[in-house]
Amino acid sequence: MTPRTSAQGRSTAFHTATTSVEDYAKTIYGLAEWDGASVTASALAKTLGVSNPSVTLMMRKMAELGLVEHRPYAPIALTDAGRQLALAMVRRHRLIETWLVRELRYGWDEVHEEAERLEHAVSETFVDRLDMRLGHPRVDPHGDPIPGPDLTLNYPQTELLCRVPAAAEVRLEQVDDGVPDALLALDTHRVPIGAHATVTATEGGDVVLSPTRTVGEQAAEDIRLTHEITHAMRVSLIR
Amino acid sequence: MTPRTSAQGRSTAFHTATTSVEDYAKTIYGLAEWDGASVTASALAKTLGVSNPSVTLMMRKMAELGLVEHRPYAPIALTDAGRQLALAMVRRHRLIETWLVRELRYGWDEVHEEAERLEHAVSETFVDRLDMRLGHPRVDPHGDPIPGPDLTLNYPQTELLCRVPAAAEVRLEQVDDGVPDALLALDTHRVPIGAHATVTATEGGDVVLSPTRTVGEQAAEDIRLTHEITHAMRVSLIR
DNA sequence: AGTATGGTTTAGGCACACCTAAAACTGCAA
DNA sequence: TTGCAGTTTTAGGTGTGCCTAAACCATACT
Repeated sequence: MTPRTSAQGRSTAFHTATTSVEDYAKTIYGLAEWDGASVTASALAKTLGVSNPSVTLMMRKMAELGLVEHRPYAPIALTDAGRQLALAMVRRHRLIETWLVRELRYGWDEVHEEAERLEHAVSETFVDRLDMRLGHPRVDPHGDPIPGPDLTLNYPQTELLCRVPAAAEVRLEQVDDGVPDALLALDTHRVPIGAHATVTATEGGDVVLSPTRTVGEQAAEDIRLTHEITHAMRVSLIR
Repeated sequence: MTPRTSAQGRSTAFHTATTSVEDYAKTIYGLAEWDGASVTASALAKTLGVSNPSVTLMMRKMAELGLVEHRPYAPIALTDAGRQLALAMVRRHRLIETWLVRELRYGWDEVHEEAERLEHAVSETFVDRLDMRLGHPRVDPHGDPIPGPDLTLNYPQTELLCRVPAAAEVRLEQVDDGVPDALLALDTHRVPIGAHATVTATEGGDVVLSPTRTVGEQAAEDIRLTHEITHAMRVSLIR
């Protein structure tokens, strides 16, 4: 493949970003953001589905590009430039997903893969026009906030579902679109973004969610969720 | 870049097609189709903007994949499989352009580059849904016919403008979206696809086009077109 | 027919991104 | 404090696609 600099018209010094570089930046950002943990080389390798040495090599390259901070054997962090690139990719991804669901009638569980490819192919112009056409949405179909044109992102006060204490009452805010099982679980039990529920039990990592019934709806059944799934959801605590 | 097999969900044996292979197939098809000439290695190299040896190597590869017929030192031709791939790419390209113009308010002179990148990133599913949303258009914004889902293509009886005899009366049918000057010329002189005109003079390859004035329109001025531009337009002869 | 001229192919290399296997480092535990 | 386990990095190698320079063939011209 050509030394492909993916989409043209990138705003600043991102001309050098290849598809891979974009993916690495986005993944580092996601790991740090979603989990709040410090990013290790092996976590990155596992998430991206590449070997450990590949990560080392890429980190050297991205450090030279000024996108990551990485001293040997130390954890990995994005620089400001790296974060900008990551946020630009997140913006692309989420706008594309919103569009696929709204206008091409994709299911919310189908959009991830498609967006994953498209986000590397579209231009800055495209993103801006799409944003305009969609009416500057602030949240994508999975409840994830969409960075604005200035790449700022206002996260609501949310918590990973797997970290919520038992007996808490919560509102479902976000689902990680990269975890099909999580989307499927919510879909089959008819639990949409914004649904209220009580966390009734926690044992061995699993969580049981009791949806609070809404006026005019039949009582939904309890849902048992594995750790992998509760790790892919974010909720806000009520009261 | 990964041995990227571009978009998933390709119908038949195209799983092996990389972005480059797709571009080669499309270009070979375009050269053979638009000009009706036999495709030489150097013509291909020039059109694709690569060196001659690169073409040789790629032809070897594509011959092994069963996409082209190519004996050393002989001209290049697509096999049936190769033509299928090319038509699939043409379909993608033209549907995407139609969509960009209709729904994202792109100018018809802006869409080519964007479509060029997107066509390698979208899935079969995406193409089908786009086709449905657009109402199964049969022609793109440049007047080029769009292959149907079965990849058949009905060309109207057209002729390259540069080959039309002087004093002929013609109807503008297609413009090659890859030639910005042609699009610009038509745009500035307000000559849309479907316009009628008389070819009033031909000298040294250049052509002068006298638009036939339509009811209620002011008489348009004559337009002088270089050979490069008349080579990028197709017309049907009236009577 | 013999040679010149051009297009075509081989030869040798580079950049990107990935891999496995082996060496090197960190930090915790005995 | 020393050793070991696990992580991280180096070393060496693959596949794709591109390049320049040099050899090759095929045809057109004298």
